[in-house]
Amino acid sequence: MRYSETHKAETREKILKVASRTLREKGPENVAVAEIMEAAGLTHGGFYAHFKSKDALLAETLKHTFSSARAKALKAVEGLPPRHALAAYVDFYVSPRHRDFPERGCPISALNSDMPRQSKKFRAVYDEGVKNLVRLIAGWLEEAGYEEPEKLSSSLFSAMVGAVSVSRSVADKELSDELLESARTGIKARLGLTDIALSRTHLDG
Amino acid sequence: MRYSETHKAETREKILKVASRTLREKGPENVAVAEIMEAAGLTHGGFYAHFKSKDALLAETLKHTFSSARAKALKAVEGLPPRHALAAYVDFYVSPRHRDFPERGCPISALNSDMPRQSKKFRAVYDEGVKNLVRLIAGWLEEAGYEEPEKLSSSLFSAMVGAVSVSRSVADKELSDELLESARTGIKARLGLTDIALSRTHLDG
DNA sequence: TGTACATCAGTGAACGCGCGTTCACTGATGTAC
DNA sequence: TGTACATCAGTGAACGCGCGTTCACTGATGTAC
Repeated sequence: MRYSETHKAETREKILKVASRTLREKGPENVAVAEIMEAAGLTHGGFYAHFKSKDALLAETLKHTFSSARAKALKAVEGLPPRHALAAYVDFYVSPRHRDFPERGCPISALNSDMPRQSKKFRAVYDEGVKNLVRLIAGWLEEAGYEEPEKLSSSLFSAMVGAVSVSRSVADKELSDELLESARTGIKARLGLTDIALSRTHLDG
Repeated sequence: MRYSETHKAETREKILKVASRTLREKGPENVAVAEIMEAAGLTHGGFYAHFKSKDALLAETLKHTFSSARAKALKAVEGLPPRHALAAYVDFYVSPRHRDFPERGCPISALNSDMPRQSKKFRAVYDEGVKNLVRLIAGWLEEAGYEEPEKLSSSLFSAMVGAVSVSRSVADKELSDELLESARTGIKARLGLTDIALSRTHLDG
């Protein structure tokens, strides 16, 4: 069967999209080629027409995931002045919604403890993503007039990732809520953003 | 071959000790029964005389790991007054040493993003460990006179775990150092502990 | 306009490998007589 | 004091299963003539 000119590219996109969810939900080691292909509506043998190995897929998938996560982050703070952007981003990131849907969330929170065991290529993509996110937050901090924005950004960023990862890691719902909420409040307090209320749009929708 | 009365218990301890390192280094899914048994100086078939399944081993191992991690934490702050204990603990936890030797460190930092995929039993042991650690830190905070020690403890704790996990997750040494150091400084600043210097004993030895 | 052939995304059987688990067996030592 | 037997931690071959990867094949469509 011959397909349209864009067909192969579309299939590739479909595979990446499916893999992106699975990657965040199950971790790199539990992304199974056959499962991804089935979810994309194909059989496993066809995989190697699109990617030269599972490792190549993982690296491509992570790139794809970082770029869509970045787009989501930018959308969450769109049009807001710096201090409000920061508050909105903290509320967006350290939220029950983000905790409860790892497959749609930040790959850093989803994969951090898997990373030391991954391939060089995969880790390089991840590092790039971390750097970009730290820079993005540092930019907002700088605009908002905080001192040492790069350092502050690193510190905030790891606290936010910790909040989401740890609250996901516990099975007890109450404990999880408490960890998440205390962290969110703590981070905002540290930035002096307690006056900026939680915008409901970031918790629902 | 018949062995001494304590022999079986000793073998069990040996298996747990070996598994504890591997668990933190490679994650629960990469603990291989045969590999653990070989590292303990035995063949894989004998495993089921000690544990009824791999899952049972993992749960026992995690218990074992939490109790030795707790002992290490207590030792790190032994004899120190509350504020100094807090400072020492942050320096102990958020340190290059802890980052560089996950197999000897806190299981929470080593396993957090693996947890959502684990068995109920394993997760219950983990939850217990998290609760105990949050309580331990809350106790120190309370003694040191901080307000809302439980909430503050949750918040600090997830920031510390985030600092270690994220700094381990990146491959770039410079980025990792910056993330770790900023987080450590940030956490101590938040507690007003900047006056308490880094005690060198916790970084070497 | 019609026919033979090339193309190539996708198919599905098969491979080798690692893993958790089972099980018949071993063999040194304690115990019953 | 000596002998037959029971015990049981540990051995190692074998199992079924899931996985990444390979490969001969399919078949609809474009192209050459």
